[in-house]
Amino acid sequence: MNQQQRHLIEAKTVVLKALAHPTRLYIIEELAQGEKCVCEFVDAVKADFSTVSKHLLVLKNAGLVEDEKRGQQVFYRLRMRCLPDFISCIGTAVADDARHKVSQLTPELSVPKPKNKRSKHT
Amino acid sequence: MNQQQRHLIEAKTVVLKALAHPTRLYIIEELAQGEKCVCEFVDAVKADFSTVSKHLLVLKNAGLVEDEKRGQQVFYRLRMRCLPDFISCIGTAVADDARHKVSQLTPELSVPKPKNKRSKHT
DNA sequence: AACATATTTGGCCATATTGCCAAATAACCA
DNA sequence: TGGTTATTTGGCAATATGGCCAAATATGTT
Repeated sequence: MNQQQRHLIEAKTVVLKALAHPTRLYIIEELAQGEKCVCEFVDAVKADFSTVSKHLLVLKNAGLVEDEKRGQQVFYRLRMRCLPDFISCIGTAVADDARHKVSQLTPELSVPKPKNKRSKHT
Repeated sequence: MNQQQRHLIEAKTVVLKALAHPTRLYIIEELAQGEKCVCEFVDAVKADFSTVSKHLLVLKNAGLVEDEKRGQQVFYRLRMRCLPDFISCIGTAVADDARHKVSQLTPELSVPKPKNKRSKHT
């Protein structure tokens, strides 16, 4: 690994770190459906205004969202459009994993594998 | 956000946290090209054997890789195949961001935008 | 059995991340 | 101007993460 490779890896890591928190991931998923203002998140995640604001700053610094002030409100929207697809892929994967774990423990309770659709991972 | 939504979000977060470290991201990118044994990573990342081993454990617990012992070596391989695409999308995005930042500071040094290709994000 | 190699585990300390509170800004309204 | 709402910032304590060392395991070799 040379200097440049390391630098690129670290830049990507900034993005991934930004995603790697439940509240921030929730925010990103919400923003996938369109812009929202800060107060909407405060209600949804039941955290302090300052906490949400700091999470949004992390997302902004990582280049995942951009903000725009309109009146007294600040609206955020997604900048990196490949995120929703990826997140849904992860979602599929973890759901599959959960099913496999359940079926190992209690085979009779497991949900049968869908037949004509296949998940996007593996 | 209800209980189930929260649970799913947290499961996804485990995956993202696992990716969000330079050494682990490097490992995942290497594994995208095929299985490798632990010692190969130790050489490449210049960290203690125990450190690498722990990083691999994080990846395994998150369901991103699986391992197989053959002889005295343990080989790891990727389990979640949507990862490489996503990581390369992030790579494109951070590269674009870097170019934009440079062009804001020193326009004459900036790389011109490619004309017929467009990056996968935005 | 004794030894070498490959890897994992336990422990410990340094550093980074979170979340809350209080205070500071900013825009709008009376 | 003074007050209200929306948001950000600074500071701090609690918790989580990362990395190294030493010790434990596991496999293969002599």
